[in-house]
Amino acid sequence: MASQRGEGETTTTPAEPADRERARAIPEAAVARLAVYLRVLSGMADQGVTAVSSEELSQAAGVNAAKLRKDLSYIGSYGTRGVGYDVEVLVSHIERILGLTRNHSVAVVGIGNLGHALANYGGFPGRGFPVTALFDVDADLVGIPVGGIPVNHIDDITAVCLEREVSIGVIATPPPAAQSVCDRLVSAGVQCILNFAPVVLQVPDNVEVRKVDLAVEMQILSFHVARRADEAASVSAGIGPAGNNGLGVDGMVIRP
Amino acid sequence: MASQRGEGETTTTPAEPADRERARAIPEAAVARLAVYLRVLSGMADQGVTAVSSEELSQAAGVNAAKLRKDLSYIGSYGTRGVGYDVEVLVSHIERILGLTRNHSVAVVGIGNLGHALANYGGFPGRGFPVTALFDVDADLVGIPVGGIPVNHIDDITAVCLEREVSIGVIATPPPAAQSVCDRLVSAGVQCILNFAPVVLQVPDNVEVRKVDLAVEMQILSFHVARRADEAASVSAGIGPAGNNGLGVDGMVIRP
DNA sequence: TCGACTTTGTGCATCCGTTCACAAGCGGTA
DNA sequence: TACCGCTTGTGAACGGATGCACAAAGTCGA
Repeated sequence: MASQRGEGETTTTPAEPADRERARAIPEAAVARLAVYLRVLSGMADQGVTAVSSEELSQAAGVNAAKLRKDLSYIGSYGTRGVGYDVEVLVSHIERILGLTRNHSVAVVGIGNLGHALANYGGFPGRGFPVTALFDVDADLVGIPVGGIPVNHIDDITAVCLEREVSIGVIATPPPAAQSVCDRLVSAGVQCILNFAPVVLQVPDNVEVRKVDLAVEMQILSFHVARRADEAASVSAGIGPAGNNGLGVDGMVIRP
Repeated sequence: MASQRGEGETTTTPAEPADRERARAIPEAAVARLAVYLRVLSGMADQGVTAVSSEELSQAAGVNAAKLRKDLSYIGSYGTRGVGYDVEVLVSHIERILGLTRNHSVAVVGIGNLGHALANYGGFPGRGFPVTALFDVDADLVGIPVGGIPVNHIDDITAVCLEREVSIGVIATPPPAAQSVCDRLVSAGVQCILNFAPVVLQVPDNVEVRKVDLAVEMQILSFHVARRADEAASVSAGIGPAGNNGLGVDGMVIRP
């Protein structure tokens, strides 16, 4: 019965007691940005950069400098006034807060086009997320290794997930199967789900779902295309505001 | 030079004049939800449902009923008090606002694992987004059809995008190539970009970028795993609040 | 040792989005 | 026709996130 993860909290890093209340207080939007900062910082570290100011980092991450400092302040005060931040220090603290000091075993369900792509990443981008199990309904796929991992039958989800202590389930199935797969993952003790299926999943309160919805993304872009067209029409009709939208097609203006 | 899309605004639907100001006022979050409502409504229509109340629709979409009504109010008043909404009517109005009454030609750049998956969708989920061009740097791939469309060399982006009036560019390249590809798309007149590369793109003001970042999604989930572990530790130590988090592993509790 | 300069961390005002609560409006019924 | 119950649409309160501006705090050079 090795499913209740993180029971003993010996997580390599000292784990200061204040972290608990801190972690609970960090707004979700800030968490997402912290992940971005982490990537930028890692890149800097790889290039030998050892120190960085909030100004530099914020530009590289594409956010406001004040917002960046506020985000960092959620996890503690690790900067030096008049100097900036030590890249290594910041990286390790963000990793700690994001829970990246331990590995998170990932299961991918649905080995179609997308499932293949995900499995072949072999450990998700930005290590620490080893894919340890693959599932599909198709009996012909079972046993065949994809990205080095053999595909299991979907009926074995519970057993396999418990055995391999899967923390994160990725749903890459067709829409009709998604809710059923989700239910099975939940009953296997998986509390975090990344859902690629265009379906609104119903889950218990203690399960965290994040969805990646290509159709929605495309439609948001479509909305902006339409809005642009409308604005252009308004402007050319002399209705619109004196906006500074230079709609030049040939311009390759890159913002500094 | 047929690049300035939507010049004449004969968009099949009457296109009420008030729409312009409306579209500009709709918050982005609401736009994303409208896309979700649209999908749910389409599903209902397929099942022969003709009318729906805000309560029903909001449950199916997993949002607050009041929020749903406010979202719908952004696009106009198309409900009937005491009755609800006509499914067909709502579908057509949401489609109109989202600009789905016309097709949006899509180009996918980077035909690796993900690019393959995207190309093979053959017209993105939820029609209206035909993939009309594929690009890659690899000369070995050029000419080979993927999902029925031959791959072009990346150097031909500008010409091909202009010719096929691409409105939306999808970047599925490795990180180092992303910015360069983005620049080329922009100079080809593409104003909407969906970016799968874990890179912060720099673009001019008139270009809309949406990013899908798997690493960030995973790390947000990781954060929640860590937070859970901390909370569990606090609770078992008698520190935490009397939260109702029944961490039962066997429970398959589906919220109504 | 002292002062000038740089950059962090944060209180505060502002803005945007969510939620509540209720009046307005519509269909059905007597 | 007049009433009743139901559901929409929205004004207003609320809460959370964003951006500003500045004090606190450190480094560097004289």
